[in-house]
Amino acid sequence: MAINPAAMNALPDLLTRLGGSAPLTLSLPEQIAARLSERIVSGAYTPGQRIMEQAVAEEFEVSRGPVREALRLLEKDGLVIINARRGAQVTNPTIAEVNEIFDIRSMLNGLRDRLIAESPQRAQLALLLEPEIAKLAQTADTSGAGDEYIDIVLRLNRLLTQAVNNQRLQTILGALAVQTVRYTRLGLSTPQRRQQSVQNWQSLLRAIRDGDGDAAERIARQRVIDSRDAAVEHLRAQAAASAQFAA
Amino acid sequence: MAINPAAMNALPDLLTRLGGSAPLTLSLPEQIAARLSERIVSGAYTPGQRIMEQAVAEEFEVSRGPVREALRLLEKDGLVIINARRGAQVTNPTIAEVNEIFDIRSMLNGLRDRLIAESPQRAQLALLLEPEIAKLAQTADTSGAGDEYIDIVLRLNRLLTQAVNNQRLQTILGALAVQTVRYTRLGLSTPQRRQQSVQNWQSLLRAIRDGDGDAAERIARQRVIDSRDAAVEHLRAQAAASAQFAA
DNA sequence: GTCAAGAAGATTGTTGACAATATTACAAAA
DNA sequence: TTTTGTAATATTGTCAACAATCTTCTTGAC
Repeated sequence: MAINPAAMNALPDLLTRLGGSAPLTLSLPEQIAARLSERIVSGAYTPGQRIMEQAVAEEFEVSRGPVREALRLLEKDGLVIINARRGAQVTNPTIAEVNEIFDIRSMLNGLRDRLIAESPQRAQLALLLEPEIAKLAQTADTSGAGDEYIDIVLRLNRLLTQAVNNQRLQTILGALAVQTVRYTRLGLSTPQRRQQSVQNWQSLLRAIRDGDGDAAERIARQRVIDSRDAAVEHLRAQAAASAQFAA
Repeated sequence: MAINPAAMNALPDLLTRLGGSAPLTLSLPEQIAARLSERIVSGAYTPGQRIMEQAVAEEFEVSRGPVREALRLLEKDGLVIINARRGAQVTNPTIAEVNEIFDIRSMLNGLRDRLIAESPQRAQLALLLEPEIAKLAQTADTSGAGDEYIDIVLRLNRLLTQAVNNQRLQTILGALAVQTVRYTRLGLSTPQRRQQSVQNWQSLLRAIRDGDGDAAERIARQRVIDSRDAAVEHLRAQAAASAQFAA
């Protein structure tokens, strides 16, 4: 067992994805997947980079078998793409693909928040959400990158996803969250955007409290569409800048 | 190469799922997955049944490696569930889980048909759909199980899924289609239900022709919800019958 | 200078054996 | 009769080696 347990809690998403009966001990492939996943989302592995089975196996001092399976797990989360006889490489989504993913997330977040707003536990959950959203309002004005704000948003989303009574939806949303976490940051980078975001969260909270599923779905969908537009805008700007730099 | 090519076209869904650059030759694991998939959806493997790697490997005269990967592929489609150190077994969805899956399908079909209705190719696609839906209207009245009707419905759905300009959505819908094909039959078992279904398809066709994305989404979602309700109703009846039989 | 063909190297796909773990059958005790 | 502990068996997890395929580099011709 060559995997260092210290880095094990790096990707709690992987744990939450397992849902229901989460085993306390991660399998060897899961441990490897968690380590690699961390490197991909942190940018240590750059988009498009190939990941060679043998190299990973040697680094972690295991054979290629578990590494193979770890790469399959990462493919399920959309972090790598595997081509027959050409192995795995870190995904490098085009702007169009980012659009695609956010469109899907928009619909499924809409379903999630509708189900929550129509569930019997909505009042209970609203109580849980309230202080987090209050904290959100406090940190929205902060100038700078807004890392704290983003942390709270991610936590709120995790809360809602874990609360919904639809196991399969939890699984899919968990995977989509892994794929979009790189971009949500872009959509909350200015105080103005964060102000808008806070208002959306407050509206959502009201909808959940009132048991208004239609409103909850509408708000959730709009929220994701907004962050999609912001992310795409940023990506276009980045692409334009790097094109200019290359010239 | 011990796999008999004769049974290869049994599950075209597997091919369509590959999307974009579908290779003409299926890998060994994919061939095994196709064979096993056929047995599961046909009922030859009963829900809950365990699938042992060694047994499958011996039958197809390959080693356990490719069989392992085939089982992972089936897990992606939701046809088997794999537990650590306990192997794979055919999924046996509860009524609640069937509900879950249809809820997700409802949202994503809504997105699909909205995107299609709002796409520039909508007129072109409407022309393609028209004769199929006309055929649908003709076969709706037929008494009996309505196998032909169901075939057309499945074809229509495949057409729409392939037409949408969202690769990731195609992939997810393909997997969901594999999981729900067992149940769509239940929702179209009577001429009355088929009449209702035809009207829905005609409304959808109009919405696509008019470029009315809102209407397309609304109709698509309702269509899936209807078939969900019909399927759940049937499953409850089945469960009640078998419970009585056991007593 | 560019492109094509071929060889050498690198990388994934597959296999069979061994290790670790789970399942089952059976016996003994409450 | 039911439950609990234990041994035997069955099954998955991992490994290292070999085969098949792809990539890259070199060489040569135009």
